Parts: sequence; C-alpha cells; structure tokens
Amino acid sequence: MTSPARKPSRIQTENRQRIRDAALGLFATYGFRGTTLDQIAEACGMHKPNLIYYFESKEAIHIDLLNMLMEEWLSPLNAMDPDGEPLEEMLGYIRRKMEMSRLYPRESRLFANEIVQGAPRMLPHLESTLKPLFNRQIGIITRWMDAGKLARMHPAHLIFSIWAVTQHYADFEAQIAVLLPGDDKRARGADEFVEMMFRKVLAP
Amino acid sequence: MTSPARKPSRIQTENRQRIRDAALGLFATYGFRGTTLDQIAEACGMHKPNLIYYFESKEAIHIDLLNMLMEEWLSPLNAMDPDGEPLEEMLGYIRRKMEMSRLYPRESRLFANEIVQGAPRMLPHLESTLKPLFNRQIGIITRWMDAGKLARMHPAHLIFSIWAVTQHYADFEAQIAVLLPGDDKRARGADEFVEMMFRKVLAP
DNA sequence: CAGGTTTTTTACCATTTGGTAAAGTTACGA
DNA sequence: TCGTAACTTTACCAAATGGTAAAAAACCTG
Repeated sequence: MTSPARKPSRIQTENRQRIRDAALGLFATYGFRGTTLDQIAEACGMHKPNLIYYFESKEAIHIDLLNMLMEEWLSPLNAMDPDGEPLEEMLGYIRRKMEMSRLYPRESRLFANEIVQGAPRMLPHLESTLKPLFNRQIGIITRWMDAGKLARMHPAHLIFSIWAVTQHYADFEAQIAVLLPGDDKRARGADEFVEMMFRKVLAP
Repeated sequence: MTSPARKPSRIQTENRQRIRDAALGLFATYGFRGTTLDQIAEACGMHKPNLIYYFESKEAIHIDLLNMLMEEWLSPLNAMDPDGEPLEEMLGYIRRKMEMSRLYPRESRLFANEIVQGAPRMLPHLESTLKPLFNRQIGIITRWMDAGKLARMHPAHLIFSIWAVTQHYADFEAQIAVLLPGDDKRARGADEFVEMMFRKVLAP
C-alpha cells in the first residue's frame, strides 16, 4: 500500500490516469454495476490486482471519476460574467454546454447514469458543490431579468431546460443517430437550432 | 414449461404483471446489470425460480418491459392530429409528455437507462417502430411550417428539444429535488415554464 | 551496481448471481 | 372428488466477480 500523504510517482500519476480513462468509457456505457474490474483492466492493458493497487476498490475509481467530473462540469457555469451583456452571456454558456456535450459525451453519460439512478454516490456533492453555484447563478439571472435585459421567467426551470437540451445530444446520442442518420451536419444543425431556440426564449 | 401459443391463465396474467411491476422499478433505478433476480423476487414476494417459470430469463423480463414501454411511450406522438390547429396540437403533445414524465417516471428512466447505454436491446425497435413515426411527425410539422402556422425551424431538433425538456423532469429528478426543494409547486412551475417556452419558440 | 522500494504478475478465494432439477403443493375441469 | 396440469418451493450448481496474498520483476537512488 502506498503510504498516506506521499507525493505520487510518475508511474502512479500515469497509471491512475490510464485507469480513469478506461473506466470512464465503461462506466458511462454500462453503468457502475454493469462494468467489471476485468473489463477495466483489459481496456487499459493492466491486470485486475493492479487496479486495486492504484485504487482501493472499484467504487473508489467511480467516486474518483465523479469528483473530477464535478469540477470540469461546472466550469461553464462559473465562467458566466455577472457584468457581461446578459443575452450574450447566456448564449455563451449554452454554446459552451453544447461544446462539452460534443467533446465529452462520456462525462455527460457518466453523470446521466449517476443521476438517473438517484445519485447514490453524488447527492452530498450536489448539495455542497452544485447547489451554491446554482443558487448564485439564479441570483445573477434574476437580476438580469429585473433589469429588463432578459424575458421574465422562472430562472431555475430556465437552467434545467438548458441542461436538458444540451446534454440530450450526448446522453441520447444512440437514439438521435437512428433518427437523424445524416452524420456530417448533425452537430451544426443542433448548435444552430439550440441557439435560435434560446434566443427566442430569452429575448426580453 | 408452458406449451407454446397457449392462452395464459388468470394466474399467469396476474403474476407476470406483478413481476413486470417490480422489475420496472428496479431496472429503472439500478439498470439491467445492477438489478438481480433476487431483488425482483423479493420486491414482488416470489421466489427466484418462480420468476424463471414466468419469464425464461432476466433478460426476457427486461425485453418484455421495453416492448410494452415502446407502445405507451409513443402514444402521445400518435395522438397528434394533422388536421388540428398546429400550435395547439404541439402544445397538447408537450402537455401530454409532461404528464407522462410526472405519472410514469419509472418508464421514463427505464428508457433513459437503455438509451444512455447505447440501446443494446432496443436499437432494432427504434429503427422499426420509432423511426417511421418520427418521420411521419416530421412531415406533419414541416407542412405546418410551410403553411406559416409555426415558426420555421429544424423539425427534428424541435422534437428532440421537446423530448429533452419533458423527460428531464423524470430522469433527473434526483438533481432537481436537490436544487429546487420546494416540493409542492414544482410540477406546476415546470408545466407553466415549459408551455411558455415552447409557445415562444413555436409562434410563427 | 547493490539494495531497497515500487510495481506487476500469478495463483487464489469467498460471495454473488443467473439459472436448473425435482419434489411438493395448489387449482381446476370432468 | 379425483386426477392431471399448473404452479411453488427447496436444494443445488457453475460461472462470474470483487478482492487478496505473495512471489517476481522493474525501477530508482546512493
């Protein structure tokens, strides 16, 4: 066992990252219970006990991923500027969410899996990390509405709808691929649609 | 084993339904791999081999549920009337989807689980059942837009956004419950918001 | 390059899990 | 009410799975 509070070696850092990368794809696709240590091991070219050498259990890998995810995932929310031009700030946020959905579908699906299943390992994190950020954002948006810069509406549901629409493209990709097989222009069409949609909704 | 093509007895019908009901809740919450036959058995007060007496395998239960789900799930789409008033037809559809999200969250989550994981058992069904219906609907909406009754936009993405927003309330309930704890008016607020939103988007 | 430390590999193990065999029990039509 | 078919229960089993022990190999530092 690695002694506690010891700075990780190069190999540690590297291999932990390899494990995370393999596990992310598998957990995102098959869920926590649906993924086996053997699968993860094979996906990153290691042996099962080696995983346990780097993470003390399968659950530890999952938790580690969820923790990392939370930070990245919330960065677009943090990037909103209360002093910016309201409509442009909102559309910028929406664009960044669409971009994340396209660039990091595994992360999106990992998150979706966790929440759909009742957030068994993430509820405290939602409460302590997401909620304050969410509430701050609600405040900013409310002030923008008060100032007449955005149409008046329920700000929480507005954010939910943004999350719903943007993440849908990653989480339900399997369905979209069946219904809209024209692969090439799909992302463009989605971006344009979503921007148009929220422009209409948000315009004061 | 029951002889093939034989009409089911009263007990058959009853118990198969009990099993479906228990399995639906568990599959929706824990996913296919995350649910065990023992859990299902306990949830419906039966013994494991008894489940296998009624369904030939765990997978058979899952498939049975997905098949039943598909029909119910698509009924609101079918209920749209090509000769109705376009905006009201669309809003009616959206209202029915919100209602289903509220009344049948287990079904919504079962579906979400399946799609997020790449629809391993449902892809053919999506292709053969959902896709034609979807395309027919695209046609109807396109004609409405051509007639100037709805704002012009990409009809497929419009439908995706409706699905995304309405199902979000069932699928991500765990998250919403954390962020919007005021339990009583939540459904009302959601309904009003969604209606307002799509009214703006769809108005010609 | 020697010697200890870190990392990897092989061989296991206990539990869980999907499923079966077969005996026992209940329901139901003749 | 009797016999048979439908249903339930008990006792299992083989494979899969999360995890451990400990030897072997690779790595690093003085």
